[in-house]
Amino acid sequence: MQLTMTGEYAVRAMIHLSTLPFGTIIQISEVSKEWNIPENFLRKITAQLAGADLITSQRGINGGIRLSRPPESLTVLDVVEAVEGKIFLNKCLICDGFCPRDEWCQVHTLWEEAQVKLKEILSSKNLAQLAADTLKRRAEILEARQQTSAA
Amino acid sequence: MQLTMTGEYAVRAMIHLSTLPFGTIIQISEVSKEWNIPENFLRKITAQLAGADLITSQRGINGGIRLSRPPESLTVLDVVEAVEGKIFLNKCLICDGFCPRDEWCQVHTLWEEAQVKLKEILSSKNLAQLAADTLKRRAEILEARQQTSAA
DNA sequence: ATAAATGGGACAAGTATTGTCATCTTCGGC
DNA sequence: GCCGAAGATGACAATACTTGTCCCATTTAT
Repeated sequence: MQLTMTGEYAVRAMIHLSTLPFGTIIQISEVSKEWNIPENFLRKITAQLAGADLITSQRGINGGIRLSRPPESLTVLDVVEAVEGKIFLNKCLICDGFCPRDEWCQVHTLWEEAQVKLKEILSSKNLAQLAADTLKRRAEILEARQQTSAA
Repeated sequence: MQLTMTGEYAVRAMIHLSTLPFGTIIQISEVSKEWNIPENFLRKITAQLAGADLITSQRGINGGIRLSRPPESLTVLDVVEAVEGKIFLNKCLICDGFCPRDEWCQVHTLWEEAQVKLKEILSSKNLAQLAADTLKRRAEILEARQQTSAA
């Protein structure tokens, strides 16, 4: 019941891309260094993100990766599901007949409700907002630190 | 990002106990048969549930398990957390410094919101309600079947 | 004592996670 | 056309987790 490192790294990388002007190409090695992500592992993940067409990759010299769509149209849910597959909180939500009683079991209904809400929240903010908010918050914190050190 | 079989089995067993009059003792082997749960595996799970004091077990002849508290005061969240540990959707919610930027990262905030809501829903109905609703729904379905077969 | 019930530890097969590494493919520039 | 830089891909591996199984210990009513 937890996000994997793959998902975590994918979100980090996508947030990074979302802070850049749309269309900017950046190299995987740079993202890797900046966010402490094992480079070869990140390559696997970016390949998945490219497969889901969240990013576009370009080989060769001066190549790299960039967002396929503007970050305003992307959410954390998109990113997580791109690398981890669709979210199913409970197995009985995936396959019929998993639980011998799923026809009438009301726990099933509860899990479904929880799943809907989870997805709703994970897609309630787009990556552009998240990236902007994060940059803003960071600036605030850094400024507060400078003031205290100056005082 | 999914409930384990352990959690699934635990919920099944607890729902079963919640359908019985409070205080009823039932044997693990019975629950196992009724819900298609491997008996020895279920023993491990019930031991955990007993450790969390959700159920009380009694050894020896005529022994078995029973709810420690009335099902009105228990939720699916209680059961899941008893056997799987506290729910943390994202690792950065567990330990400080997991993510190099968790101080200002707004994705962190989003995961936190999602986690709160998930827990809220999983504890929005108590086991007594869920058990009663399930029995009712089951009766409805069975009745509907009898009517169609009679017609 | 004995039979019936849970508890607990050792073990094991299978799968998922989290990588690493070597090699291949693609591309721009000379 | 060649070279070097970049991502793509597949094989491999260490580790942990999941999902059990099995055996024996412990408890308890009779």
